[in-house]
Amino acid sequence: MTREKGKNQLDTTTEARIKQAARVVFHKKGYAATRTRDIAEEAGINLALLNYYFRSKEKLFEQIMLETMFGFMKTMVVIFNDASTTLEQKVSHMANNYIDLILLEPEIPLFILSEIRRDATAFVERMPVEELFLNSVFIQQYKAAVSAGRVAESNPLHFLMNLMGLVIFPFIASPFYKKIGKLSETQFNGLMEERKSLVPVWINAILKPT
Amino acid sequence: MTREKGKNQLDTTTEARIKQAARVVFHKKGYAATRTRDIAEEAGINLALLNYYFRSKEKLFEQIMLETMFGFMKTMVVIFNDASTTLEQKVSHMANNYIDLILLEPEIPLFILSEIRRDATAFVERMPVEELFLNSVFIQQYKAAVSAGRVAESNPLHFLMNLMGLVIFPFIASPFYKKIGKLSETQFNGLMEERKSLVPVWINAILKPT
DNA sequence: GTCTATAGGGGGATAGAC
DNA sequence: GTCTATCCCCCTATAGAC
Repeated sequence: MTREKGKNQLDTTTEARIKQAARVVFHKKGYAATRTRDIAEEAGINLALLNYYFRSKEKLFEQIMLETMFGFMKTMVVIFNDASTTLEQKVSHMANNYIDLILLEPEIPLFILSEIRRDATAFVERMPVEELFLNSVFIQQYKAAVSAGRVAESNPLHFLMNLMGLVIFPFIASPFYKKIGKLSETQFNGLMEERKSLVPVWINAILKPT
Repeated sequence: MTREKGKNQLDTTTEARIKQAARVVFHKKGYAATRTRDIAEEAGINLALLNYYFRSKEKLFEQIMLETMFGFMKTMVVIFNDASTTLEQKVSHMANNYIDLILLEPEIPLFILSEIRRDATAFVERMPVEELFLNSVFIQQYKAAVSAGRVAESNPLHFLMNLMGLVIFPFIASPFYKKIGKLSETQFNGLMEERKSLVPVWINAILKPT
């Protein structure tokens, strides 16, 4: 550790700064379009250091990808396994938390989806499916609601697709909507804020039997 | 034209075969991850021919991208500007046509979205926004329905986000849902078929005032 | 029009000084 | 730990024979 305290280098380690830079660049451009030189520049360090700390672009990427994926899904796992909330509350929490989360880092959903396409098996295999879905409190509540006739019968996967589609898709396709609606970044974000309360209402309407 | 009729080379021109191969490879891997050698191999021709016909990877890509984008949106333009259908019928047509379309070429949505992210301005700028949305029959009908109190007041962009989110998102995130639901390709496609009739019902439920 | 061979450059990775 | 310099492969693009 050569660094003197007086220099006050944002008090993060070099390794952490490289990782953070890699996060930013990978998220924005994806694996294939990212050059290790981009990351080095973003981190304000030399290219050789990247290999010193992380061995290779591939290894660095894998760390970022896994952390991003699990970080993103962790929210879902927590919400879906909270025994103290109802189905309706879970929907509301999902909408609120994910819209906030994506407003902070809008590149994440498309990043994850694109990279899973590139190498589906490698990453999807590591997902905690049981915990996330099959054995979750959410699934129990959903099935109970169907049995009780409180919601229309339909595959819980449809429910999940609907929820995620309503929450995530607008962000993924945002250039399209900004163009079509002649919206600034701020205006677009405003619409997303609105959806925090709208999505739960809509999901509720969908669930009600006709 | 050296080719003899007896050879019967799938009776397509070399240029068309290269283009078709480029479509396949670009759609699957995206611009950055695609090597011109992949395309040449897929087309069953030599790499030099690609440059002979299309000058460069970039130029070839631009053709594919524009054709794919406009091909995909054309369906929407037609449906949204059909004066002989109601709002409800338009939703049903959208769901049916797009689910069929994406079942045939599942890579298209993520391809378009990924490449727009890579170079947003270049492609999004060329979209026929007025025709597609602002001056469309759909918008007129939507506004009329709001005025008449037939649907709950909300930005038509929300409506469009909902519709596209419900239809397109499940395909984009399909590896995720296949894993979570332990679904085969066929089973997943079956779910998508179901959504052809479910999405219109759901959109209708969303539109109804509470 | 189609091929082989190769030029030319970019990008990942490492050697070695400090 | 951090840098500069450099290696070397891979990929795009072109020259030139047929």
